Amino acid sequence: MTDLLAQRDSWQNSNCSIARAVEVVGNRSTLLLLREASFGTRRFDDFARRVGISEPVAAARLKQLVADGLLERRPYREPGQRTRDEYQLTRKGQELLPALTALRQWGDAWAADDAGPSVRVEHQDCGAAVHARLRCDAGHDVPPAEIDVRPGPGLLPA
Amino acid sequence: MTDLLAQRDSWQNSNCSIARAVEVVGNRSTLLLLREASFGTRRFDDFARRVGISEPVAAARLKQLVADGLLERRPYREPGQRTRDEYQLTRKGQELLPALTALRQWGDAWAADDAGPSVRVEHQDCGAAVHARLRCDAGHDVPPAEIDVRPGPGLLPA
DNA sequence: TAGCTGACTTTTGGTTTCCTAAGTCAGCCG
DNA sequence: CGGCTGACTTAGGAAACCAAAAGTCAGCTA
Repeated sequence: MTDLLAQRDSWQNSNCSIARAVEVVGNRSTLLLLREASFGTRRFDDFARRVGISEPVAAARLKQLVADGLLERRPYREPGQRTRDEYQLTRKGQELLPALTALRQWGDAWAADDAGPSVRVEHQDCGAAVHARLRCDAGHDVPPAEIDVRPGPGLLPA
Repeated sequence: MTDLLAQRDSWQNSNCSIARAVEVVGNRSTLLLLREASFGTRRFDDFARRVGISEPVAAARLKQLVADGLLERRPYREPGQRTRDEYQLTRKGQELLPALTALRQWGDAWAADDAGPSVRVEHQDCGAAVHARLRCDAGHDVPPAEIDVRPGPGLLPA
């Protein structure tokens, strides 16, 4: 671990996946927009209203999310309505759901209000509640206290 | 789902666990400081240098993290050195590790550079790689596409 | 006791972020 | 064709955030 600590100064943030993820989703409105997208929100003004941000901010963030490939913009039309654009999660965006779920879980546990969780996440197939968990390749559930950080291939000198 | 969508306007962000979690950790430097804490960084200037933020910002964020109960500040002393303060993850802070792990995993998958992941997270007991996963109470692994969001107790009218 | 070091705080000034309010534009509806 | 609505964009200003440089303070160490 000391080795790792000593080397870590060299990469700092440039070669850190967390830093790169945070670069994309590391602000309030982006995470909340992704939450909305995962709940099925599709329309521009629903995003803005439900997230509680102004239209200019919603427009800018959504545009950025599309540019980053987390959302896809596609035309759709409801009967009797004109064509509109909807925003839908791409696979890249969907794969942030574990992170989002872990955050919600933490919020439920540590920052909940009296009313209890406002949403329940279920497995479509069986209806059971879904949780974010850490698990190792040997199949163990791993409590946060039992994880160990080691240098990876990107850190070791070539 | 339509029911849920209709009701969702009423709670917006006030009663959302994700929003509350984001309130605490929803910015770049806070997440990165927690990453450092999980790597074992303890001292003030190591935090600042490794995260790549200035000292005033580090001081403010660390203070906020202590106030929010994610970090604990405690005196410690290395042999031959004077007493110093270290910052250590509390249980509340530790339980954010699944979220942090999920973010890293996403970054590794979608925003990695050529060198590969810079850290490897292992299960202390067995050395196997640790991943963040979604799982339901029935024991199934749940891919992001198979989750279903329903209103929870905090959303339903009393 | 004078110096040094770690851990801050203060000050200054620039950049980013956000909101409000108002304007634009396209297409269905009457 | 004229109004309306959804989806934005523009303009203007307040607030938050940030880095750099300098100052403070406490307690070893010489």
